[in-house]
This record gives sequence, structure tokens and C-alpha cells, in this order.
Amino acid sequence: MAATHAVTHAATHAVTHDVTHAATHAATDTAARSLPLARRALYQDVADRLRQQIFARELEPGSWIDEMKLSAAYGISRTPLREALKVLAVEGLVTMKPGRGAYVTEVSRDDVAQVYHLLGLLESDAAGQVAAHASPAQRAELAQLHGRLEKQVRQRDAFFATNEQFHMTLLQMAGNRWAQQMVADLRKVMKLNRHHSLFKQGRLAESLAEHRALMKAIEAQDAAAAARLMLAHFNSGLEAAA
Amino acid sequence: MAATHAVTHAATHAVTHDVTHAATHAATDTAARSLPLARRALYQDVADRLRQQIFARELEPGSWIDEMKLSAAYGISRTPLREALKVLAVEGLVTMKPGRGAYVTEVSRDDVAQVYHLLGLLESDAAGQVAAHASPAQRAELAQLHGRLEKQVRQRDAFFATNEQFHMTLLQMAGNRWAQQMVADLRKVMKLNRHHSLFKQGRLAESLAEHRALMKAIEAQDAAAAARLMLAHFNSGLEAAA
DNA sequence: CTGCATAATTATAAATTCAAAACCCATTCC
DNA sequence: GGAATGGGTTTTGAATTTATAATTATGCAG
Repeated sequence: MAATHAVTHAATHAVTHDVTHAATHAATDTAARSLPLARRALYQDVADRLRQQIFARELEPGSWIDEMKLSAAYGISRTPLREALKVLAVEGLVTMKPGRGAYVTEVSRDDVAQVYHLLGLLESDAAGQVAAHASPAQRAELAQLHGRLEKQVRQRDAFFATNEQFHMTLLQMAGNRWAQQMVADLRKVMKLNRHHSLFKQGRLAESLAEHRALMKAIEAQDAAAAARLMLAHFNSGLEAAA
Repeated sequence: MAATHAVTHAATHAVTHDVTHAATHAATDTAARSLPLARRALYQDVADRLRQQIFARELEPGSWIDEMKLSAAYGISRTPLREALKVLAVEGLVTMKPGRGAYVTEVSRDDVAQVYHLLGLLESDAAGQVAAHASPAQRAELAQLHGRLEKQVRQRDAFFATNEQFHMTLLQMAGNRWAQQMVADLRKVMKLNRHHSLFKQGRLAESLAEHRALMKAIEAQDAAAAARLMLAHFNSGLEAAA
């Protein structure tokens, strides 16, 4: 069950701002190469693992994170774990209380609304850019992802993953790496939320319909419509979550 | 000379997501209280100091950060320094190369444009919200800050600091803590840029004029105009930087 | 003289150790 | 009886140590 998460993270995660730029053509490669050209830092792996546990609610929001217990469970020392916790703190997933350790961030109803608002703002802007400037090949890639989405209305987890991939691909095409990083972080925070809108009955189909309209606008290269539809997509997502 | 920076950072910095919520009424307090209710973590102080050095170009973009030399200079061990470096890495100010340490991030011309675009997006949204929903007291606070700005056209550093305070206060009033955090981070990145628009001759006066128009829209509670003017403010800032 | 292989040096990464807080609970004083 | 204070335990925070990886220098062969 952790498999889908692993894939998702590999795609979204670019905290290191990987300078090798190998990531750009990584899509063509098969899964993972045996020889790790750029060795991954341990604290990053630990951060990934922590995110997984937080998103899976194995670490509950509001709960205290026991450094000794966790480092023992991971089979590492406290040092890389503490470094990872600091990374998650900047991302907003955990909260550091000086002198008393790290706590999993609690995301309030208000926070959800605020994050949805920001995602709408950032992603609608990106959608407009893509509709205006994307190459035919890029539009085809989005269409292909959307096609996969259409086939996955019945499989919630798969839909979830493809949906995220669609949105992140769009962001990447918009070409603003800072926006991309921000949206990735915000989406991580959203996963903390128990009342995720896509969990709601009927929301998947609704979401799909909105995506369909968005794709149409992108293929018509109608930037204004694309932006408007993406904003509407997030607004109805928020409504479903409320 | 470091004084202005210290104040700026104290205002913008909320990485800890200070749970005490004391920050909300901090504006009424005088500078800094002598008794530190919540002891600050060392790695945070180190992070602040690193940012200062980076912004002051004592650590040049692209240059390698010598952990041993720096920890010795700061009179601390490498452990908290390395934790601080990881924080800055997530913020995008430094780049971690696995196995060969940390490097100060180089911010390209393109990056500047991208960040300006995002700031325009986020802050114009905030300006609209504030214009629509701010209380008379809040509008007065903004007006007071703007008044200070008017008097500081001749003092670049002071103008700089007050300008930042104005923008961050506006963000705080908009009430979206995630947006606030993001804008704070983006503004940190902007400080990396050598070609900062406010350094340009005549840009200060121009900036002030734009602020004046914005204030007028806010006091008239004209949300659309406030948003539009804020966006224009950033667009002309970008133009000046290019 | 040039190119590659190897050894020595240097720096990073992680584990361990040490010290200083914060917390808990019992006891005592008001 | 309740609040405050004290010691004991636990846990964080930071320094130190150890191991691993990368870089540079050096020497040898072509």
C-alpha cells in the first residue's frame, strides 16, 4: 500500500533542487538505476519516510514525535532524524517546540480553506500560462494523463495519484520552479487533512468533469477559461471539504 | 548595521510556527522583550545569521560553505550549523550537494522574474482581501506605516525596512498564515538578488507613488483596485529589476 | 611530457557521548 | 485540602568522535 506513496513522492519531491538536472529526463528512465550517480542523503530518505507516516496517520496530528523511539525503529541515530524533522518543520508538517521536541502539525478547518485558496491562486495562474504557451507535445502529455484519470474513476488511490501527477505536470509546464515547489509543499499539507474532498462520495466524478472542462480549455489554448476553470475546480473542492 | 536586519527578521520569521500566537499582537509591543518566554533554538539563530551573511554577500552565490570554518567562526559545533543549512536548503537559499556539502544558491534573472510574479499574485490577492475586510484600526495601522514610508524616501535602508514591514503587515491582516509564510520565504530569496529594483535610481520615489495609490484604494475599501494596484506595483518593480 | 592509477589528505555524514533543560511525582508548607 | 517546592527521571540540545566518501597530489608507465 505504500507503493503508491513512494511513486508520488519521487515525483513531487525536489527539495535538494537537484543540480544535476537529471530529473528532467528521468521520466524516460525505468524506475531506478542501480548505480546511484548522486547518492541520496539519509536525512532526505528519513524525511520521506516521516511524510509517509504522517500522511498515513501512523503519526497523528498533534502528537509528540519520540526521537529515540523513531530513530531506533528506523535503525539510525538521532542526528539524521533531527535534521529531517527540521526540514518537515519548514514545510509546515511538523511544529518544533523549543526544549520539548517536535509535534505533528494539526491542520484546522481554517487552514484547509486557506491552503485551498492558495492552491487555487497558484494553479489557476499556471493553467492560464500552460493554455497560452504549451507546445502540442505538452498538451498531448496532459491529455494522456487526463485519459488515465478517466479510466480510474473507480479506483480511488490510483485516481488520487494520477490527479496529483496531472497537477504537478501542469505546474512544471508553467515553468515557474518556485511555484512548483510551493504547490508541492501545500499539497503535502493538504494530505494531512482528514476531510480530504476527494474522499467524499461523488466528488471523484465531479472532479473528473471539472478536469475534462479544463482540458478542453487548454486544448483550445483559451488561457482565461483555463484559469477560471482551475479556480472553480479548487473552489468546488473546498466546498466539498467543508 | 545589523540592527535593521535583526528587526526585519524578527518580524518576518515564523518558521517555528510559534504556537503561542503571541505574534498576533506583537505589533503593539515595543521592539523586543528582555525575558525570552520561549527560548529560541540555536539552529534558528544560526539560520538567521547565515541569511544575514548571504544577503550581505559575505557568502557569495555559488560559493561553497565551509562548515568547519563557519562553525569555528560562530563558536559552535557543526551539528546546529548543519541543521540550519538544511533549513536554508528547503527555503531555497542554499543548495545541498550530497557528499560535497552546501553551496549558496545562485538566483538567475529568470528566478527573479518568477519570484516577482508569485509575489504579485499572492500580495495582490492579500491587498484585495484587506481592502475588503480590514477594520478601521487596521487601515489606520497601514496608513501609519505608509506615513513613515513617505518620510523615508531619502534613507534607502530605512525605506527598505519599512517597506517590508508594510507588506508583511498587510499579509498578516489578510489572515492567511500559509500565504504569509510563503511571501516571507520569497522575499528572503529576493534579497539574494543583486539587481534589486529598489536599488535603482528613482525607483524609490516611483515605488512610493504606487504605495500611495494603493493606500488610497484600501482606505476606499475598493478591493478590485487594491489588487490591481498591488499587481502593478510588482510588475513595475520587475521591470525596474530587469 | 602526458595520462592514468593509486595513495594521502580533507571534508562530509552519521553515531555516540555529554550536558542542560523540562517534566513528573512525592512531599511539605501554608 | 490545595498549592508550591524539591529531587529524580526523562528527553532535548549540542559537542565530540568515528567512519565514509571525495578531492588532490604524487608517482609510474606509456
